[in-house]
Order: sequence, then structure tokens, then C-alpha cells
Amino acid sequence: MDTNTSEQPVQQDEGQQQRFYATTPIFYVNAAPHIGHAYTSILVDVVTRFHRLRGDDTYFLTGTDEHGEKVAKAAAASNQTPQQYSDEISAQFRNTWDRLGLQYDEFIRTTEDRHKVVVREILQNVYDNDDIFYGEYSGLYCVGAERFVTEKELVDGKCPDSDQLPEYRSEANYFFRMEKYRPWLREYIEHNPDFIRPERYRNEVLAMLREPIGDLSISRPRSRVPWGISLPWDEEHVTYVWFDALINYYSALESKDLVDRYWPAANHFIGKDIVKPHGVFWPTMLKAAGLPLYQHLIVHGHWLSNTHKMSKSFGNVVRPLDLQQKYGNDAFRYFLLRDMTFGLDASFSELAIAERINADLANDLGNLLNRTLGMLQRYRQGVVPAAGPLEAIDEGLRDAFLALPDRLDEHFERLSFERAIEDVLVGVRKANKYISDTQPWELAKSEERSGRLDTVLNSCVEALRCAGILLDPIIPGKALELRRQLGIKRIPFDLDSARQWGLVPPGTQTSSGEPLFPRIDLEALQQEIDAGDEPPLEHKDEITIDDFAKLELRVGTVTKVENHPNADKLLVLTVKIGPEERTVVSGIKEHYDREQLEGKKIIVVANLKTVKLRGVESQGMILAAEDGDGNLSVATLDREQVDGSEVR
RNA sequence: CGCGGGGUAGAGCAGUCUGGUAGCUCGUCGGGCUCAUAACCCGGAGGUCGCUGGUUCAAAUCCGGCCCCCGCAACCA
Repeated sequence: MDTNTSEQPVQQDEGQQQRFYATTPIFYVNAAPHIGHAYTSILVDVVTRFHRLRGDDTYFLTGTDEHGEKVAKAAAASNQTPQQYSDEISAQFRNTWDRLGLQYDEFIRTTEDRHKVVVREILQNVYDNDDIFYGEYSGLYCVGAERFVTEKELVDGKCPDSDQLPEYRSEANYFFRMEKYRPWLREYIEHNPDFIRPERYRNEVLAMLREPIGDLSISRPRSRVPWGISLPWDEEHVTYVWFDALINYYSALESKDLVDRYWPAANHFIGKDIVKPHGVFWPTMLKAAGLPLYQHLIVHGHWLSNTHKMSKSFGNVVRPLDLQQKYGNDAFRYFLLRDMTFGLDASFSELAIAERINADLANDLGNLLNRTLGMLQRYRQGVVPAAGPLEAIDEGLRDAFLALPDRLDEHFERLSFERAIEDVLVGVRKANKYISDTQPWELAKSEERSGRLDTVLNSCVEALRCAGILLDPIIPGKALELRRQLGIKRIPFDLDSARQWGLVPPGTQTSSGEPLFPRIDLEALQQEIDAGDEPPLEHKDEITIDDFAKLELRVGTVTKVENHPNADKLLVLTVKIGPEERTVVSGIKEHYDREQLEGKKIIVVANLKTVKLRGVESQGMILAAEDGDGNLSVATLDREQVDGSEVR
């Protein structure tokens, strides 16, 4: 089977030193950092720390994406220039990453000259290659919202944002001939199964590539969107979003003269929401620019809160710094990496974090360290003794740990971060069992078993040393503290040293300290959560009685209920309001069926502008209450009331 | 037939690519130990692996059909 193409990614043998260049997306500065941003960044931090531990030549890039209309608008709204605004938010990201202890090598901003230069260079190349053309884009343009709107978006023929009538307008834009590269990209991905991983996302991209992807509009007239990088051959146009942003992965290297060292070794880590730009736009852009493709696109799932995606509008954003402060960086990182099956979505809750901390970090790891130090203190004045001849049980413990580095290598290679962690914890549990089985406290009772006690204590220290190395990428702060308490901050510390047993010099002075991870009182936490304040209601702008008087609410009786011929969630109600009959389309099909509604007295907004919903005209709206979980209840009257009565 | 994900013990999840005694954590019940962070160790109970056909000596795993749940999208006036 020959799967060679000219762009075969660099092959590197396992176990050899690799070049490993990892990136987070550059985050768009229209909002403050949240759990989604934090997760990707922490993930990349963990992975690069692991590669450093292996001795690989690693480089970790992150940054912010600062151009575009939204930024310009957000800036205007806060009375700042786009640059001032970007500076502020970008600094927020950087501060957050610093506080989370992320060891990025480079932080790039798309408003920096070094980036702009490269973007313009690449644009020029692609343009010279004749892969960018000037074309008309025509469609409905809304002046109020300053953007093109699609037919589907229109509400009653008007722009959904501004409620103004859009006009038909043509705008000349530059287009990137992306469609031209579709067959090539499809074949490339088919021949390179690990180009996009996990596999589900590879399949998703392949599915996208089965249909025409069209050419990509890559510019906007400067007159309309002034905040962006102008095209080198036409200063009247600026680069549009992705064509600017994606290039950061390359421009950051170019500007530091690191392209030769790191470029083909790029690993882009992203959330599943931006698979298309990274899996489709970016490879075709690189191809058109004559640059080698990145090595891997690595896609993770989303953190969900009670099955809802975390989002700003939902008001359920978990601020990473809140939890970092409450539980500490290390525990937070540990949870994020351990509780998500990589690639899938996972649910996030404070209780889940606390449970994970107790089970793994406090009870198993922290307690192992604590009891080991306690025994060393009690039986050997805190000094690590030399091991005697190993018995079968000691060898069992040793072999279990020495097998771990290779297993972790494999797990990281396969993106099974949660399993890598679990494997180390299996080792930690084995060490706890080892103590139960060898019963050092019994050995301590007789002088002639003193040598045996030495061996047991020494083995515990070795197990902890190895666990500390292996967990260092995940919990760097606590791993350091562990080494400090064991008194081994100076001995070799890399993945290879976790392949050897007996590296702690006898005579090493340990020092006990605070528990690594204090246990969390789950009952108290549960109470705290139960008693937690309900989030405050978000109120709308105050209105006057005159505003209210504009509403015409009337009592009506539902006389007929039909399914909408062309919609899953809509019912078509016929409502009698006094002498009139109205057709009202309502999105309550999932909550009510015909019998429940027919004959019901309801309240109708009678002077609402009519609108076509999925082809059926709706002449009003019925009132209903909906709670946060989506439960819905139609408002009715508690006494008999004649149809057409006005409601105030 | 819009796109995608999922359905495995009370809860949360692995295992499915590469068929071969169904596994982990939490919870629960019982026991042990006392070095330790009320922790640690051992054992028990608890599963028709959504349903249904098929392939196979053998199916959670491969193939077909169906059901249910969840995102996104469309249509929530």
C-alpha cells in the first residue's frame, strides 16, 4: 500500500528526541477568558511539559486575535480605540495564563507588526500564484447592522439585528480559491489518518470535503471594516478574520527565525467548534502559499454544565480563576485532564472537582506521601535508608513503576491523557497496598527486621519519586512540593530517571510539611452549594406605563390545533378573540398536544406584527412561562372571561 | 431521511478501531490495619453492555434494521 504524497508529515521514531511545537488557538479579544480558553491552554501546557520531560525540543505558542469588526465595535462601545481595547483584553489573557502557571514560550498578537508582515507576505505569494481573485459578492446588506444578512435570517423581511429593511448590494471582495484544493485536501487527509485527531473529527472534516466548500472570501473594504491588515496589492481592502488569524501559527516562528526548527512539527490544539477553519481553511492556505502542512490537528470536546454548553449568554460561565483560587492550580489542572475523555464533551461541576481531589490527590497520592514521611520520621529520623536486597513484593512495586514511562508515552501519543493519569494512580494505589502488605509498623518492632524496614521505606520513597516525575506535567506545583518534602530537589528529574529505581541517595533528609492536597469536606461543600445564592435575575431596561400600554393583550379561546406542515417544533393554533379569528404559530409542540390546548382560554398579544414562520403566517403570540430547564406552561385565566377581553 | 455525539452496575465513565472470563472511580454493605489527610488495604452485593436480526466456535466489540437521549442547525413571535 503506497500512501505517499509529497507532503508526508515528518516521521519521527518513538523514543527519540522530537521537535514538538504546540499551539493554542489565538483567542478573540471580544470577551474575557473562560473555562474553554483555559482548558485548551492548560492542555497544551501539560502536553508540552510532558515533551520537555522527555527531553524533546518543544515550543509552546499562544496569543490573541485582535482584528475585525467585533473588536472595533466593542472598543467603540467602551470609548476606546481598537488598539487600546485589544491591549486591555490581551493583557487579561496573558495575566490569566501567567496566574495559571502556563509555561508558554511565546505570546503573539495579531496586531503586532511582526505578524502583519508575514500575513502580507503570504497573501502576496498566494495572490501571485493566482489563487486569489477579485470578485463580486452580492446579497442583502443591512446598513444599520453594517453587515450582510442571509435570506434565512430575515425577520419579516427585515434585518434581525436592526429591524431595518436590507438593501440588495454588491460588494467587491477578494476570494481565495479554496475549492480548487478540495480534492487534494481530501486525498491528503485520507492518506494521513493522524493528520486530524481524534478520528471522529477527521471523519467530520472528510464529510465537509465531500460537498463543495466554495471559495473563501478573505477581504473586506477598508471603508467598512477599517480594523485589519490591508492587502499588500490593494490598500483599500483589509484581510478578513481567518486568513489573518490562522497565519499566527507560522508568523510567530518566522518572526523569531524559528521556522526551520519548528514548522513542520506543528501540533494545533483546538476545541471542536473551530474544526473547519483549522481542518479545511488552514491546510489549503498553506498549500496555496507553498508551505508544508502542519503535522497534527488535535481536537478536544467541550466542558458542559448540566448538559448545557458553557456560554456567556447562559450566565453559567465558570471563571477559571475562581476555581484556581479555591482549589489551586494543580488540582484544577488534574481535574480537567483526568475527567474528560479526550475528544468528547464532559460535564463540569464543583462537586466533581472536589470528589476527584479527595479520591485521587488527597487519599491516594497525598496520603501516600504523608504516611511515608511519617514513618521515615518516626523510625529513621526522617532520613532515607539504603535498600537491602529486594524481595518479590519490592520488585513488583518497582516493576510497576518502571513500566509507566513507556505507557505514558503511548497514552500521550494516542491523546489518552485521562488514561495516562489513571495509570499513574494505579501505581500510587499499588504503593499504598504495598505498605499494607509489608506492614512497616510491625517491622519496626524488632531489631532484626531493621534491614527489611529500610528496604520497604526506601521503596516507598522511590515510588513517590517516580510518581512525582510522571505527574509533574499535570501538577507541576505540587510535584515540586513533593520533591521538596522528600528532599530530592537536586537529583535527576526527567522521564528517563523515572525508568530507574534507586536514585534517591541514602541519607537524604526528608522534611514533612503540610499535606499536599488537603481533603475537602464534601458534606460541607454540598451544603454550601445547596445554600448557594440563586443567580440574580437579569432585568431588562425599565419601561413606563406608556410603553406597557402599547401592548394589546386579549383573552382568546383556542378553537383549533394543527401541526405545522413544515416544522418539528411548531403548532398552528386558531384562536378566537371575540369577533376575530387569528392564526397563531407557536413553538410549544414539545410541551402541549392538541387535546390539552383545544378549548383553552389563553392570552394573546393581539397587536404583534404578523410574521411568516416556516411558511405559515402567525398573527399574534400566546403568553407562556418558561423556566431555566425549558419547562413551559401556557398562561391562562383563573375565572371564566369572555373572549376578546383586554388584559392589563 | 439536516450534521454530529451518546445509550455498559445507584451515579460518573473506560473498554468498541485490533471479537475471546465486562473493568475503573464514587456510593453502598461487611471485614482488616493503625504508619497516614476519619485515610489506607481486603471482600461482598449490584450489569439481559438501548432493542432486534445477522456473521462467527465466540459479539459490548463486526454488519443490517429500529428505539431513546443530547448538542448544533433549521422553526421557538
